[in-house]
Amino acid sequence: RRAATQLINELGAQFRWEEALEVLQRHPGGPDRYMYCAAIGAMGRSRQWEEALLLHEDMIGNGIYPTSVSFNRTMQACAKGGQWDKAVELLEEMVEEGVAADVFSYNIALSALEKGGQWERALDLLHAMPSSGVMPDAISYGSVMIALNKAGQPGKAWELLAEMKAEGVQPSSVVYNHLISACGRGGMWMKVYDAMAEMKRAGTYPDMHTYSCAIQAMGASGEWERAMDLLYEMQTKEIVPNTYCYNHAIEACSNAQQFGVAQQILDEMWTKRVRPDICSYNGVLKACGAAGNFEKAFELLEEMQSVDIRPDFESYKAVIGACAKARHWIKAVDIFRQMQDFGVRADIGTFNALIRVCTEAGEWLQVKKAIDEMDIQGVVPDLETYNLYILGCSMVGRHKKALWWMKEIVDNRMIPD
RNA sequence: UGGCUUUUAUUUUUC
Repeated sequence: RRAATQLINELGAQFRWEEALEVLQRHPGGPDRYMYCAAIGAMGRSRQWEEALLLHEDMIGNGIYPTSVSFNRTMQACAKGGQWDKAVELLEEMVEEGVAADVFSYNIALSALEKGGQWERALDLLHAMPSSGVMPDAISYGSVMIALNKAGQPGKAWELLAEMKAEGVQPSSVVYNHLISACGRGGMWMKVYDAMAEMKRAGTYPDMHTYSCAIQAMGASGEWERAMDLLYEMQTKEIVPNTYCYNHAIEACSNAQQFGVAQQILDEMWTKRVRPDICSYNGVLKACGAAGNFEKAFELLEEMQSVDIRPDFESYKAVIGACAKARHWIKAVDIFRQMQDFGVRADIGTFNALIRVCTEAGEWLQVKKAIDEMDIQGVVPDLETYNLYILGCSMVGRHKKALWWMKEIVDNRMIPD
């Protein structure tokens, strides 16, 4: 049975959950608790939360008592599958079955709630822990801090930091990193510095990940120059920025319409031998798009291909957007074709950009082609698409057709704006 | 006489 347990673990590590199940089910004499736990873990890894739940029930049905580990693994499978409600249910079930929930159990449930965007429930659960005799640790607080960051609750995030200090729990870097992100998201860039200072005072030194979060936070607050300062500051502290740090800086500049600086950062990545990835290029391309600099966009598109970075739909969308901004419908149609030739799937945003530039140019044949192509590819029009159709109708005085599109909007359960 | 079972990051549209 030990060998079988190990085999199941190995299959699980390789995401071969069906084979793991077979090993479990075909074992002579039936599986034991260890085999079940290994199999439940394997299901969790492969995102098979329903199978994990079934296995756990099966185990209990076969007269094997559940333990905290068997429950925790099942909860973790639900958490990974985005089933926070199932994870919480299991936590409650543990109490009913007389199995003591440990700090792992609570942390898995908190993480499930965080992933499900349930920050209020996460806070409640955190506060309910001591009355069950389990004290929250840095991981518990970390998970809730992530939830507060994702929910854009910087005020609550600071409250949580104060709370954990008062409880005598040493805040981890995860806690500070997400506090920093939360401040940036809320436009509170001054608080980013406060959080970093507080971190040093508490003896947790900012590392590369912290700077990555801080650079992103500055970008989110529209402070691209401060983002750049942080990118250089970290290097004076001999912390080498990775691709994420550079990408956050590019993104900060791109959103602030600083195309030139974004381009400089990309160049610097090459000179500093930090390999740019698709996000680095897409970030600069987005800035090109906003500036309507389609010549540069085409250059970048070629450059990325020459370094074996395959442009994706995001890249093409930015280039088509650049053409649209420059009102260059011929280039837009051209690049759209290239995209199709390379087998890159367009999304509704790409179609909208293409339809807009063709509509504004009065290129009705191209508009029709785009509409047909959308239909073929099964891309569903959104409100913006219908608005463009109506705009086109109004340009050529086809009021009846415009009304027909209005009806289409309502029929497709959308609210006309 | 077996179980490291829990938390962190980037690009998503045109007006």
